[in-house]
Amino acid sequence: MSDEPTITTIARRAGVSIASVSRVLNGLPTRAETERRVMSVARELGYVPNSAARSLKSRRSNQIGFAMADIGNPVYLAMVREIQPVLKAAGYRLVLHSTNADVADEIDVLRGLGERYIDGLIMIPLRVTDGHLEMFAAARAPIVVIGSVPEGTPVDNVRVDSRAGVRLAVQHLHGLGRRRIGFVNGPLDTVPGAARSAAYAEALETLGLPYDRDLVEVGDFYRADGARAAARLLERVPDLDALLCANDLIALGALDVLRRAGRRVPEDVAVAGMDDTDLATIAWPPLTSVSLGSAERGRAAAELLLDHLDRDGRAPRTVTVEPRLVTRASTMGEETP
Amino acid sequence: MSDEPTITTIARRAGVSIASVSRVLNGLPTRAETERRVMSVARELGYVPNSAARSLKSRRSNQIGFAMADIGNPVYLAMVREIQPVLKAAGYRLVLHSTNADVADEIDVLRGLGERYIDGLIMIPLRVTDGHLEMFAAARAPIVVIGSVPEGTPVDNVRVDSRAGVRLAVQHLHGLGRRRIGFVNGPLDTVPGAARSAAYAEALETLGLPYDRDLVEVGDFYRADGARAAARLLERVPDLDALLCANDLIALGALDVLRRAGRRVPEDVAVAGMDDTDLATIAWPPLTSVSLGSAERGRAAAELLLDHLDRDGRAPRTVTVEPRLVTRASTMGEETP
DNA sequence: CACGTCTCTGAAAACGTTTACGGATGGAGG
DNA sequence: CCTCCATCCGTAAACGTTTTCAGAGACGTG
Repeated sequence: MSDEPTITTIARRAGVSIASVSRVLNGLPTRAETERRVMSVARELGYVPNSAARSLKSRRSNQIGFAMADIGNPVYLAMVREIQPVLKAAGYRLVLHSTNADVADEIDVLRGLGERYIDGLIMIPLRVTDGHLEMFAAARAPIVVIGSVPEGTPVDNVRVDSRAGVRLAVQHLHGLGRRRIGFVNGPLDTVPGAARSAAYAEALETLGLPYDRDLVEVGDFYRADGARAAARLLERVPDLDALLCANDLIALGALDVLRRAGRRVPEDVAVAGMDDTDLATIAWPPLTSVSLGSAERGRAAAELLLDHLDRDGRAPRTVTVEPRLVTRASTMGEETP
Repeated sequence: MSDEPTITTIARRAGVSIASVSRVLNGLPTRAETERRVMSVARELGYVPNSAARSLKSRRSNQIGFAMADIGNPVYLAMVREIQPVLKAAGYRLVLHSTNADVADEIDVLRGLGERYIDGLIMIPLRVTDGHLEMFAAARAPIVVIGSVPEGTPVDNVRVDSRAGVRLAVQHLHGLGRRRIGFVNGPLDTVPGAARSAAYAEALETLGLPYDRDLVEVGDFYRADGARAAARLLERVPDLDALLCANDLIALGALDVLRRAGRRVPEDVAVAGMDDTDLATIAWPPLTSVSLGSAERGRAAAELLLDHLDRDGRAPRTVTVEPRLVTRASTMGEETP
């Protein structure tokens, strides 16, 4: 009585079988009188179906996992904001996993797919190891990877041509007359770090600029790391006139350092970030940034996943998002009020 | 065979009963030989326990829900960042609910407690209705509410003396010689909106300043609303010399407006926000803000919940966090580099 | 009146675990 | 050699659903 009511309780009180209760609650055709009785008892008892029992039987949890390195990074945040409503509208709950870019942690999440507590997973691995690939291949539930993944990996994939993104930024800086374009990157053993590193070299070459390894610094993808890396770079190459940062957080760190060093942005040093997060419009000066369509990627990932859940065993699909340069005062001084 | 392996599969292959398999997998005492056989088969098959079955039997889901208005707001984000690792360390997963401050949505989440897909819930309701209170009273699982809740509500509670917070800010502005202190608040029918409104009036009175309703504007808790509200205020009261904003997002909007209007911050208008989010250090000028200890509140909420899960039926507890004023350049010009 | 058809319902099995209970085995102690 | 106890294990029930199957009645038709 004081225990949580189950369909058995209801059945007894309504004088019907549990099968009938289940049918009524699931909207299957039932005699009006039976339906009335069941519904009235159910309401009276405040009945709520037990999700574990339901999941066990139906083999669906109505939950979707989202695994990223750190929810504090605004890029991931922008994605969550898009993913959440899409899933919610489709009747799924969102289970969050913050992995600190730890490979073992990510593998754990993938193993979790076997527990069937989620029906599908959206994941943003910073590094894709053999372990990842094995789990992808063995996975029994749909996975969407945001970020690049080797050709032929059996998962849905949402990617962005970050190479093109870097090119846009370098061309823009070059077009402003900058010739000593520094680059503050994230770790080279990460997928985006590696891609951006290659793209930077390539973009310089396309423009006929020499590749000077002194102009490149590597830190982590956070503001404090960006600040430290920018400081090192600035000390080593005092005649720097532009700085491309591998994400907005790094760029914020760089802005701090430049300000403290008394360099004017953009007059002395033009600064561009990547990801075009909300922070870009909050920073001072407002930050030119390469939009990698995070919101778009989040939405696409959610939609891919739902589609895959609808059509079981569908072939993997890839969605590619186009980068776009959003110029602001940190490179185009004239925009400054 | 190609189906997901269960303990039955393992039992058959290892020539033991499912009970033995379960015992081995749960680390209960077993003969070494049995243990060896079971483990080897389990590993070979890549066995992963089914969480629905486990939950059904054990009546625990190992999931915790977190419900807030909008994950995009950095205050909630700061909390998630603290909550997630605490829960993870204790073996719980985090289920995220974004309710858009919609009352029906929040009630739905509370009803969800009955589904038992979460073992407990951390919630930040912007408005606390009778519906909330009913569900709190009826809830079968521990709930922690971050924010104020009427005396005697049977839930754990983490609160902050926002009244004291507002007072700190107003006193600070007054101490800087400001006498026309505007206030941009959020909706008055929300718990924080109402509290801050009362606190503002009270603080003025304490300081012997007159309460001028022209100095108060109400918008929503977002940047754009903050900008609009600040613009209205500025037009109505051109001789404004300070602006207190009910959260950092509003303050960012206000900074935008002031800049566009050519008012210098802090020389012409000193600006203070509340929440002391990361944005405060990114804004220009860096924003003085009242820290309401979001990280601390998040951690406290997670710990309260875990404690309650450990000790079933424990009496509700309340944790109160002290606000703290963090001064930056938006009020203290001299700090500007 | 017998039959078929249709609608509604109940009994029971199944989903994959955990766990109470008791049976079997083996060794120690008398 | 018997008894007793400890140790390990298997049987079976239980958790709360969904769903299959077949039975019961009602009703129309030949």
